[in-house]
Amino acid sequence: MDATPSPITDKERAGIQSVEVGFTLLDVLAHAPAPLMLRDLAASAQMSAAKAHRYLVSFQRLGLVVQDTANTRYELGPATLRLGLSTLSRLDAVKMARERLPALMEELGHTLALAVWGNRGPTIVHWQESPLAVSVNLRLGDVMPLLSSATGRCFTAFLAPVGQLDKLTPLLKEELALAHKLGRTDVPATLAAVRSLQTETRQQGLGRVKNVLLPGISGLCAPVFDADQHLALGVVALGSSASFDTALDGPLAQALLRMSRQLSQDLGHSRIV
Amino acid sequence: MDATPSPITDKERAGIQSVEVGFTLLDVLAHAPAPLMLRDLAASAQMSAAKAHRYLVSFQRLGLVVQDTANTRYELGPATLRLGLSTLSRLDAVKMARERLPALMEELGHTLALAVWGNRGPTIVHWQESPLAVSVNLRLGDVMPLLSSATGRCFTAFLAPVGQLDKLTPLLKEELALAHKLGRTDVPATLAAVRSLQTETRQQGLGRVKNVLLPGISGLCAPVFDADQHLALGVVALGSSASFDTALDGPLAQALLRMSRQLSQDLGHSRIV
DNA sequence: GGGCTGCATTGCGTATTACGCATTGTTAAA
DNA sequence: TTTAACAATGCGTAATACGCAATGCAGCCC
Repeated sequence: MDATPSPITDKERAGIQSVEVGFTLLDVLAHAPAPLMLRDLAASAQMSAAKAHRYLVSFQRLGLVVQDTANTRYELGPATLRLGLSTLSRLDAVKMARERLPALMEELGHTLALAVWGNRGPTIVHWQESPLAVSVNLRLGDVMPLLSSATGRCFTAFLAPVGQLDKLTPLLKEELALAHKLGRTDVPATLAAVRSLQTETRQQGLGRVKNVLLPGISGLCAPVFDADQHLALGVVALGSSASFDTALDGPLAQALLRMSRQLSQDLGHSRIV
Repeated sequence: MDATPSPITDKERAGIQSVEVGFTLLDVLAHAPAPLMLRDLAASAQMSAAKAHRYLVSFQRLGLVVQDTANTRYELGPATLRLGLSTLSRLDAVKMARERLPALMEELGHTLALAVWGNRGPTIVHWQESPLAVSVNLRLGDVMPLLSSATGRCFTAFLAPVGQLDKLTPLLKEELALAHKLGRTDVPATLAAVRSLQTETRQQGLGRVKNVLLPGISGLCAPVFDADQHLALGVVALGSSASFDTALDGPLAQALLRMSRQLSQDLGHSRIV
């Protein structure tokens, strides 16, 4: 029933067309910055409102989509979260890192976190708060800015050169525009300055920030690579600038790097592709 | 499509059957401890292998499912992660709870509130007053005492065992000193008594108070946990002791627990690793 | 208030699609 | 090589998803 004549004659294995059609709606919702009206959602997915509506009815039954009761806008629902967390818990890198964080926290006395690349940038997926540390107002699921956070700088510098870069550039431009508007001087203002920050970060081996994103807070983020040499996750440490040693050759940075390198190595060995 | 008259079930709005059928496969995969063979996957989803295979072909095209190249077993794919992280980043426990309070208030007929952990203890962040109930002199932003309020007892008992506890202890000592000075007999007087109250509260599953903080007023507070197993917020109900049923197996306590458990699940707490 | 506008939602008939069955392909053991 | 267990795929038909147009349903302006 797809009115679109498919000219490309890929030898297609028999699937279920409705499933693939419906997914475009979920995909649109995942990339939308806010809940969408049926009209816009259907348009973005290139289908009629009537058609989209039927899919959304089913998605709502499944909890994949929820509809704001007041203004009838659609957004992703709790079932997507459960699917995602189920996948996340099976990811070798995250699972492995999660197991090792408590010991590292004990050793360092600072709050630690894990971040992976999500739709809108580096996303905090695990949070290990130190009892000794000042509490930082960050939550699971928060997306970190690319230029003003240690985590963001780490991902900006170490994201694999191919494939992922195209996701990075538009986000970078967005942030540059915002920083310019706010007149910030502590983050790069041009793409050239970003390149230079990337180079610096790569030389350092980790992302670093002091009183930039949050006043009085410093952070470090070390990259972990998987067997394909892609950035799998970032190991983050943060704390009060007063007690947080950001020196590259200091015990904190060295411990983080030790952990991230060991993880990278273990991921490379464990996964034979 | 036959329109079988189902009496109480959701009125059958027209949806897309294939979408709902296919989702059972994703759901099975999400709950499976390891990658599954087509045969078992199909059996768990109660469909023929041929049927399941067609769905899985489409799911693979979308990245929702990946197939182990070696042994052809199926598991959830990266697209589920992207959907989940997108939802996670938008997630706001308070927002979600707030939307569901009106219906619960309607059902119970008592005043409800939401509390989160603030700098000085459990803080009321939302207030939903019942038109039927006596008015209680509490306002948005009020910090509830740890030992003499249902909310406080809930947070005292359920704050995550690590990390948060050290914020709790000084506040507890403060309150103990105050209670001692006032010669109160209805709250714990020693740290040992506090431990015992914590244990009792954990066994009950919610914080409970009868004429303690305010004379003639009873309260219950059920804990909501986020994906990282941390206490995200407390759902509070309170009312005149004359009409407020504090029985643990009563409809009020059960309704509160049902709400808090559902919220925890929707926040991603469901995954048992 | 009454008509208007912009959406969301829902019948209806038909062309398309998904299902069951049986067959063929593929990998691993005997 | 044979055997076996499972995965993948044609085929015909019954079931379903699609487009269209009608109906709800708010908010808004005159």
